[in-house]
Amino acid sequence: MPRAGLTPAAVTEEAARLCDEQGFDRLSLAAVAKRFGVAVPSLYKHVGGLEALRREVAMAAAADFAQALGRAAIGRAEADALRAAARAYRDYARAHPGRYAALQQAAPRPGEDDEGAAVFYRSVEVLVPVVRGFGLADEALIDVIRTVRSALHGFVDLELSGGFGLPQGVDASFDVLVEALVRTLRDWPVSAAAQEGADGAHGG
Amino acid sequence: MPRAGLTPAAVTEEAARLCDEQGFDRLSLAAVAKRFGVAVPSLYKHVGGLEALRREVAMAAAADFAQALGRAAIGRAEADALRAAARAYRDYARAHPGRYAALQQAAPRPGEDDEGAAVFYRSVEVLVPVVRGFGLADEALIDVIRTVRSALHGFVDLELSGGFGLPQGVDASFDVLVEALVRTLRDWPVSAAAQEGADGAHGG
DNA sequence: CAGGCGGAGCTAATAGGATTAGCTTTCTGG
DNA sequence: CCAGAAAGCTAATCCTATTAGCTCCGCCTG
Repeated sequence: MPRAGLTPAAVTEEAARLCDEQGFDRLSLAAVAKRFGVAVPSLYKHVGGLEALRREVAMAAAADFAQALGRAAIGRAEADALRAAARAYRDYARAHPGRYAALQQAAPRPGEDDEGAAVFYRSVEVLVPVVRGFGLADEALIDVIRTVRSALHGFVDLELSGGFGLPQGVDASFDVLVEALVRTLRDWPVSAAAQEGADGAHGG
Repeated sequence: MPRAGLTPAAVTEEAARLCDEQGFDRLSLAAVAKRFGVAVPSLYKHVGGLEALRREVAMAAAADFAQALGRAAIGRAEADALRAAARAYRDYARAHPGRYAALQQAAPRPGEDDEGAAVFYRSVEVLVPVVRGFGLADEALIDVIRTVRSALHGFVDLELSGGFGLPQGVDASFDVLVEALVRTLRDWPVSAAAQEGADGAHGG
């Protein structure tokens, strides 16, 4: 029997494709092995197991995602940059729902998985210059980025999970949300009551 | 051997508790059976199986959640109502992370699960009067509710999944997000460009 | 109080997925 | 050509879900 030519990268890529088609929760070694026409234990020569494969998919997705966002925002500023990033965000999630879902669970549990954490944060840091472009105070940066991420992730997650009911008007709703974000960042209250608890914490 | 006194409601409740403690994805019949000190197949006398149990947990969670939100908003108006609802939303998710996660997957797949859909929507409709209180045009209602839901769900989901990194300053960030929502609804552009695509679709 | 019936919980058995151990075969470098 | 590393396989174990069919508890009736 000829070798199947598996590699860690090929296995991860195929797993990611499977996630996009069937959902991240349906990822299984059995399904991946079937796609390659190999026996399940063969995969262990290339990946550490199901959990490891999930992490691999998540890391690859984080890299892809960060790149897509970065490319979208390049050469744009302020509202245009935010609009482009938001569109890229949603487009990525819709084109790669399984990868996007994987990305979420790539969030670092404190104390472990430092390597994954680094990759994950890179996919978040892309938003920093975009938000900075609105000229906000540094103390507000983390809160604002968290707000932007919340809005985008929430919309995309609800959309993907069918939480919006019938899909009619979802594109328009997204435009509305993005424009609301633009106004929010433009009119940010530099020293409003909302800052009372801001302590410039880590993360974001 | 004395009977364990299982009932559908008791099994669902224990399953929900297990979800909150270990995560919705860790829910298994084996774990639930162990908690009751019964054999796994015994559970089938009370629930239809793992999938059915997940649905039961989701439905119960949806009802609880809707009630919590409704109670919070009662007797309040406009910004106060929104703040109270937002706080209740986050509080519920933090107190019952597994149930909240279950709720998300309760989103109705089109064409099936009509009963679940009804319960699910009830947990969304609670926001309608809250948003209405801001005096927005009816055409904008769906988009605005979707925006509010996106922001709240996104924040809560990122917080629960550890997506915010170290948990420092998360409370403050949530206040910032909620106040941004309040300003957004107050200053809503009644006939802005953002409405160009709004078509008054279903769902939300 | 005895009989009996419904149903709660059990054991046994099947199926599918993850994982480990250890074997075989296939490339590749010398 | 050949020797070894690595790729892929089979066998075996464990865990979970699910179905089938049994048993015996406990109430309800006569």
